Amino acid sequence: MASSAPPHCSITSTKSYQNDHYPQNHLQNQHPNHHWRSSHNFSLGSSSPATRNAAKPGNAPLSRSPNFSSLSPLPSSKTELGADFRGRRSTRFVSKMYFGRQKAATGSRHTSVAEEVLERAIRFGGDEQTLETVLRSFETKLSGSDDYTFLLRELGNRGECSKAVRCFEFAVQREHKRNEQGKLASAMISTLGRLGRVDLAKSVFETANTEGYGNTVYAFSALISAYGRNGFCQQAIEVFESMKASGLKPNLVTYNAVIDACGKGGVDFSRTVELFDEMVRNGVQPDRITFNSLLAVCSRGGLWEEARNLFNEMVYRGIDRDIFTYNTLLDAVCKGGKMDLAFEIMSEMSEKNVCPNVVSYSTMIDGYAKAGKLEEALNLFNEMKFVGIGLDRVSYNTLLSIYAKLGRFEEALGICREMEGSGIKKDAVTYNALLGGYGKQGKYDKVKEVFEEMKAENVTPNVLTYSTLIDAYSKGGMHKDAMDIFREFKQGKLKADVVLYSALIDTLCKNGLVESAVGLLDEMTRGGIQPNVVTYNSIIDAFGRSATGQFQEDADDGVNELQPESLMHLDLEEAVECKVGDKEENNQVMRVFGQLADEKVRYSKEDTKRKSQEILCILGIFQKMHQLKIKPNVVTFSAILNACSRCNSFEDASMLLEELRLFDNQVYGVAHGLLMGCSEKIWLQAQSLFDEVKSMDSSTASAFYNALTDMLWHFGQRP
DNA sequence: GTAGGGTTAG
Repeated sequence: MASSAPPHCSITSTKSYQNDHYPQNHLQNQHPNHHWRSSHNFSLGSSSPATRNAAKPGNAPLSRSPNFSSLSPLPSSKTELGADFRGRRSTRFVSKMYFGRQKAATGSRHTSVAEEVLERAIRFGGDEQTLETVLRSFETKLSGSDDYTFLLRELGNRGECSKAVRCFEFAVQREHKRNEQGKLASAMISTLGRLGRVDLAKSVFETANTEGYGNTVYAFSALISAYGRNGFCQQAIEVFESMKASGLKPNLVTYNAVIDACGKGGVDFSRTVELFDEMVRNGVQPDRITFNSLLAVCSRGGLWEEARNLFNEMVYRGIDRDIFTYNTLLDAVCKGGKMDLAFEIMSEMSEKNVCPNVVSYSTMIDGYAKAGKLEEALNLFNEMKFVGIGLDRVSYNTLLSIYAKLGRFEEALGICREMEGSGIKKDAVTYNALLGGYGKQGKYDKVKEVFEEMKAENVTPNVLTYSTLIDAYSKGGMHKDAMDIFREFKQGKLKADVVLYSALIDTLCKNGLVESAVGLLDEMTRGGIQPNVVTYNSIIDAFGRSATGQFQEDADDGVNELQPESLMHLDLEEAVECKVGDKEENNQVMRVFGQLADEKVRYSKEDTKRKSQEILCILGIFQKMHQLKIKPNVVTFSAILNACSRCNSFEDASMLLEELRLFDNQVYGVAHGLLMGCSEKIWLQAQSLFDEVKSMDSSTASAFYNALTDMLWHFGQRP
């Protein structure tokens, strides 16, 4: 049986982690199965020039640039499933408004007058007029753009957006040198970007260009960064292109900003590497931050091999690795589900004098939790406390969500108290975790109570709050409550996202309304919201179950409106725009919920004709996923294998299995091979596949295993 | 110009 230990990783060295801090017995108490160990012969893959350019034969990953072969995964004797197969959850980019970071005082060129003005502006500045007065009274003493740049940045750091803008306007009017005005504009754009005000950043940029001081590499770079950090990756890339078109040469900061935007915007690794290659071609040498941002691209996609190769490339180029490098690498490896390797990397950190911090621990803990190893995750929390690392907002929320998922609400509430004791107020993330936890346990009274508390505490629900609630109530068959929540969502200004749509689609699917679900899928795509693998998995699963529902033809309820066809074109956008009481009868989603609540949906009987149509539907969906470059994962495969088990003919099943081949020859090979009869070779491949599946969380693993054995059993009965 | 958490599929 193949080992789940990563290559190059020592399993013999037993030197304990951070011996000086750690009594051995503590380690044993906390880690019955797991000792931190430093492994001297561990390396993150090979970094010798002779082997770094070795290309992986055969099944190359999708995202790889031929121009950057050093980033290719190393040859592997062991078959590895793609990260996508592993069914890791998608991580959406959420704009974070954390803005409390003070800029280090190094290299600042402002005068002490600027600091005094800042202090006054904050202390007295209740409004812009006061700021104006302060600025005027110090006008002659403030020395040029450096002082004003300092001021507007610092005002920005304190969240004083309008004051920062006023300060910028004041300064730029009094400045006559174009390059100085340009400096002010770049600083303003960057500050607005940090404040999440991309709209203002863009208008400052445009004004600067109209006035003739905005056509600089700095202003472009600042705007790229503003777009990037706020999740507008496409715009960031467009600005980058327009910058080159206008004859400006991007510098290191520009490239770093655009590469970072790619990471935040979910751009393919291969596409991002093209930017990297372009950068190198143009003689701009990448630095630590370039690599850290590239690593972040890998971390989003769980591309742990690519991340490891990037790390080796840094070693090879002599670029220092800092805590960001390690934490981002750790995250990529954790998201790739390689917890053993992540563990080794964490050990190596201490050895290289890069001390794991609260982020390193949170990353590992989240990795363990997502792998279903909740006890390991909790042990790490204890260890973190033991080494004296305090918990912050993120780690408290991570811990809370673990307890909530486990249904250990006493402990979860204990964490809430501890949080508040440390002066951290419960935020939307905290409440969402509680709502999700209670929802999963079917404690709907608690769900209502917590949601009420959330409002009473003035914590604004976000889209995820609504998705969580709609999902919870729908799964509990409480369609009336789900409808109420959806109505409340519509009343707000929030925009539906892929998660909300997926939750609605899944509800429709679970109630047999697959056609309606497909209608909603079309609509979200039209509305510019990309479905993801989860969305498609719901639909494939529904088709695979051959449960096609339709509305009861009940004369009292207006027969024509209740035909399934009328639900083919659900329009959530329209639904979102219409206010409560305002033509609610035209709101299709609301109507579906209403019908579900009144139990007006019944299931049609399974019939052979329908089944073969559904197989075609599954194939169509699969092709659509392929077109959209959405890679199926283990859940998709399980759903398809389940559909195979329901096929009447071996030919139909083969057709579905053939589709698996499009994406993953290994899964296909094993499924097909086992179906055709076991040879020694197939059995070895199957062993390796099962090993890989075994490292996933237990419910995922057993779902896949059951789906496969069901399919084999189903056809094994036939001659 | 850089890192971690909450959600949807099984």
